[in-house]
Formats: sequence, structure tokens, C-alpha cells
Amino acid sequence: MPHPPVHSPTILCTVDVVLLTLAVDGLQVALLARDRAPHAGALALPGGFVHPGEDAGTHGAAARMLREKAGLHSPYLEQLATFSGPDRDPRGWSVSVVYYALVPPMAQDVGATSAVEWHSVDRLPPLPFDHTEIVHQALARVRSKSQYSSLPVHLCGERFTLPQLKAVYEAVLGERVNQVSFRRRMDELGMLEPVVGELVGGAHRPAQVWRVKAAHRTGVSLSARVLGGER
Amino acid sequence: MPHPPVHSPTILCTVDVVLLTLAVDGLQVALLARDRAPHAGALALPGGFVHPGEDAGTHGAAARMLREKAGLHSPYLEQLATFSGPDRDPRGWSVSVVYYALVPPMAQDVGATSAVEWHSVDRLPPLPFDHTEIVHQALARVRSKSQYSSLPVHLCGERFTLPQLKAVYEAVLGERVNQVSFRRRMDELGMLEPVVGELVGGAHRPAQVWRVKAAHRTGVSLSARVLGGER
DNA sequence: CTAATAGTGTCTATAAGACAGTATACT
DNA sequence: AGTATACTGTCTTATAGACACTATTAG
Repeated sequence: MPHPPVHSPTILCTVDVVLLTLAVDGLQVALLARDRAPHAGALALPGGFVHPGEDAGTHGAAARMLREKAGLHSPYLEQLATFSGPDRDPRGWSVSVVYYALVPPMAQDVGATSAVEWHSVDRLPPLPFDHTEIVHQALARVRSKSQYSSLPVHLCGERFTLPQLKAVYEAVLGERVNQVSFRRRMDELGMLEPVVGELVGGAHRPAQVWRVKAAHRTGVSLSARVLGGER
Repeated sequence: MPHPPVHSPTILCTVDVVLLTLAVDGLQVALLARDRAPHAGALALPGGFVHPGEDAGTHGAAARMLREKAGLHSPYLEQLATFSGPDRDPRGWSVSVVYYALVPPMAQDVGATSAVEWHSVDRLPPLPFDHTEIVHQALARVRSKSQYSSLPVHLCGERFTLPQLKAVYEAVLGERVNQVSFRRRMDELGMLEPVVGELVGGAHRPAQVWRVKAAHRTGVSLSARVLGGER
């Protein structure tokens, strides 16, 4: 069977980004009002076409989406999966390479000029295309990976206390984490270093401030075992 | 910044499949001599262009590659990742959605008319494009996932003994597996059922024959913990 | 001193691995 | 009976969780 022409004109190649952060009421996802058809005006994941002349790969395209649409640079940006089919986009047969990114809460304000709306992942509005399914898969990945890795540190600012980081883990995993196990785990991962300054916790014993060692800023550290929960 | 025309003509959209099986000397990957430029004649992963008119998605396209190029149907076919960039294919900016598949050794013969060559993953010939990197990532995924799931059962035929299955796990993981832990794990996963017939092991006590329960034929069962090895 | 949170020491529970024992076939 | 392999009982070891204790701050 002969192949179609090399430059197949009928496949749309796009990139979408599930940009997550953490607020007081849990994980939030960044949504943006679409500025063109289809679904003009509807809230959707930041995304767009891959620009072959501009992007070095889909990862670079995803980073560009974050820069152009949310006005920020995310140190953690990982491929989630690729979604495709004839019906997910009314314009035609489409392929969307989806990435997910985690940013600390403060990063929201950096791109304050952008039109990003943050929505709790527990109260998602209806989303166009297959974006609801995409967000659910991203959440599943983040929760699963948080069980055995340092992923959640990317939801913290540059400096944080262990009780703060523990609260972040609990917010992501949706369950309490054992304090002793947590501190043991963070020690074993060996990616945190104490900062000599301290931080008052309300009006009580102040907690040690930590930060991620330079070597671990962009990736994640993995553990062979799991903190709480089930896979 | 305006988007390019909807039907961007400059992105090649392809699918590649890392098809794995198990031989006496370990995991083997299916390679096929390319029948056209670029790299005509070179051994490469089975793959090809997505056909929008024919494929319901990239998963379907990968299944079609297996059918057309290897003459077989794989019950286990999962997305690995998507590879992209301007330089990986000399024809231009390309996106390849890569899947991996596991088949039992006998399945090789079903597609005997095909030109598939099986190569040990430990002695890969030089591969074109970024196929070497792709195979390595697929192996890493299979090995990692085998630690906490039933993935390797797809490398067995329909009926097998537990000692046989244990040997498959050991071949994939590249290390010995504790016998008691292994049997406990298989019991907990609860996806195997005994077949009343038995099977002679050389000239000694015969082993019980098992098969995967119907409900678990196509997917994998997951365990919260890990068998040997480190992540 | 009290209250409240940070951090640690230590016991318990659970699950994986080691090892040796029993079971069952063939020669 | 001998032997090789299948299978199991049970002890040991490793690690996560529970719980209580100490530490340090403000008021």
C-alpha cells in the first residue's frame, strides 16, 4: 500500500499544557479564554500549534506556550502523553502533545498581565476538546509521581520549611502523610539543604528553612518506595 | 502573534512501534529494513505515517503498523512518548508518537511471511533517526513497570507455569527474583487462575499450569510495592 | 508557666527476602 | 531409593507508620 504524500496536509499538530499550582484550597489549573474558533471565548488549556520554524521540539513549543500565554517560565515541564484522533478537534484530524508544568503559587503573579484564570481542579468548568480528560490524566500522573518522588517541591517557592513541604505533599496526595516517614524520606532523597536563617511559625518554635540543592533544581529525585496511598 | 495556516504543511506526523519479545538470550526488538529513503535498506523500528482517513488515533495507527509490517496483533500496546524536532528526520520537522508492544515468543512465527528481524536489545545494530534512544527509553519503561506490575505476563504464551513466569521476570529485570516473594505477589495480584492440566518439567515434579483471567487479558495489574531492584 | 508547633527516639506493623523443609514426579 | 524440581512454612530483615517525648519560640 503506497504512503500518502510526505507533506500530509490533513493533520493538525498542537501542544497543550496543564499548568498546575497550589492554593489554599488545593491544586489549581491554569485556563485561558480561547481567542478564536473553535470554542472562541471558552476556557481551555493553554496551547497552540507547533511552529516548525520557531520550536526545537514539542517541549520547546510547550515552553513557548507558557511564556506567551501565561507569561512565565516553569522549571518543571514534563511530557504527559499525546492525544489524537479525527474528532477531538472540529477542524480535523489532530495530534496534541500534552505537557504538564508545576509552579509555585507566587509565580501566578509574575504573569499578572496575562489573562490566565486559575481554577480548582475539584471544580473544573466544562472544557472544550478532550481537555477535561487531559487534566484528569495530568492529575493522576502528578499524584502517582508524588508518592515516590520529589515532584511536589516544584510547587513550593525557593525556600520553605519541612512542615510547609509536608502540607504540599498532603494537598497533592489528598491524604495525611506520616511526619516521621516524611522527614526520613526527605533526608534520604538528599536533595535539600538547610538555610541558616529561620522562619517563625506563628508564635511558636520556628522551623528550619530549606531549599533544593542546585543539582536538583530542574528534575526530580526518586525513591524506591512509596509514601502512603495506593497506586 | 498570528497562527500559521491551519493546515500547516511542514510537520511530518508518524508513529513508531518498539515491538519486544523474549528469546533464550533475553529481550529482542523487532527491526525492519526500510523500503524507501531516507535510510533505505537500513534496519529501523516498524513505523510510518499516520493515515487520517484510516486511523482512529495514533494508537490505531500503531496497531496498523504491527498488522501490516509484522503481521500480528499485540494484546498489549501502550504509548511510550512522543519524539519531535527539526533534525530527527532529514525530510523535515517531525513528530513521532511511539508505542511499545509485548508479544510472546511464538507470535514471531505467526508473521513469518514478514521481513521482521529480531535483534537482542543488548546487541543493537546502529539505528537511523533517534531509534536507538527510543529503544532505550522503551526498555527503561518495561523494566521499571515490571517491578510493580504484571506487564511480563504478556511475554508469556497463554498458558505457563509459575517457574516459567518467574524466569521471564528475571530476564526482563536482569536480576534474580525471590521465589517466595514472587509467588506471594502473583497471588496478591489475583489475576492468574490455575488450569487443571499439569506440565512436566524435564523429568521431575510437574508444575501447575496457570493462565491470565479473562478480565486481565489486555491490561496490567499494579502492586503498591516493588519486587527487587531499584528505580 | 502555658500553649503551640518543630523536631526526634523508639516501638510496632507490614511486607520482602533467606532458607530450609516437604511434595511429587521420573529414572 | 535417588534426584531434581515444585511448592510451602517460617524466620529474618528492612522500612513505613504510630506515638510519645523533647525543643524552642511567644505571650
